[in-house]
Amino acid sequence: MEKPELTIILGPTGVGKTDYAIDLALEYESPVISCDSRQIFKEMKIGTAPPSPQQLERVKHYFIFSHSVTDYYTAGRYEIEALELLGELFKTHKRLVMAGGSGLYIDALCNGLDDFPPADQDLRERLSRQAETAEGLAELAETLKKIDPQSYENIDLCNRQRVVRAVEVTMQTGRKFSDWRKNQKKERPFSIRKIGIMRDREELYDRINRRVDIMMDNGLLDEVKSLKQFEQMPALRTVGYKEIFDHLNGEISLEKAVELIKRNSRRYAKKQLTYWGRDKDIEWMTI
RNA sequence: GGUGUCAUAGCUCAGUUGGUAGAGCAAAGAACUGAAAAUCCUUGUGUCCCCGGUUCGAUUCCUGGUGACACCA
Repeated sequence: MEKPELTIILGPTGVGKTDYAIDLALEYESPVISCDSRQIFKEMKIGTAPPSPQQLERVKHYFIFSHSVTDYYTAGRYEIEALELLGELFKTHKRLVMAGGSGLYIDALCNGLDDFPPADQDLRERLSRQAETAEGLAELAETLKKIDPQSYENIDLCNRQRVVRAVEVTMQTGRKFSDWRKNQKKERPFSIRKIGIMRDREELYDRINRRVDIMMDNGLLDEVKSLKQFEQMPALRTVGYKEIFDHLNGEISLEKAVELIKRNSRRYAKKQLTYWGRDKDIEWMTI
């Protein structure tokens, strides 16, 4: 029997994935399964540029506003939940449409992550605090050299999160981080087609800049104010939110915050393109 | 109309006692396995306004243009 097919619409922020995916979903008689690490949060409705109420009306969406910023959401959890959902949906659909801009989440779904146990939050917090200073980070790197020399060789030792992660997993499980890393592509019970949407860089940046102004008109400032209590949650470390928190904390003017949101959104788009540059399975199309 | 000041990177500006130039911001490129809109690394992109002159050599000094700004009419 022929495998069912998953079509993934990906591309940089602001390129127009949402509209494209909805049109394709209508054609395929499929819902849209989102693959976006921020639009998943129900408390964030403006700054993450999620589908509009009208768009959500047209096609059933999954993983939009489905979780809370108080959850500790991760790519690993997404892999499990999305696979389970796809299993259910493929019972009644031959083709499904997925859309999103989170490269790691897409990779987790397509290829799978290795089977690390869930992170020990207390340990992570302790190690992260140590890594905040340059000396602390250097110490942590030395620790890594002792307990997992191979990771010490391979990991970017300037990157706090990577060093913390390798030490954390090794200490927590008593097994080296490098041993956990199998880099094995997991088999999926469906075939995958990745379509990348692209625009001329200048046009893309222009769309992003204008979209930020629209977000401000739609009340982004008030939305961020209402989420002040969650400022420290990973979910709120997001372009469009962190800059306004800086403003609310008296560090920068509102005007400056808006300018930084535009710049950081542009940089995010560029980073997404770099991330996908090495994925040879993507069929690119310019609109 | 007259006088003066200025003209250098995409932007704001430094600088070269004459040997073709550098900061900030913007930007470009790279990495990426449970924080990924996160985290991290690298990189200066240039008819020095234009035509002449002096000079071995002019972005720099000098004539003359052009443009901007200021003041005086």
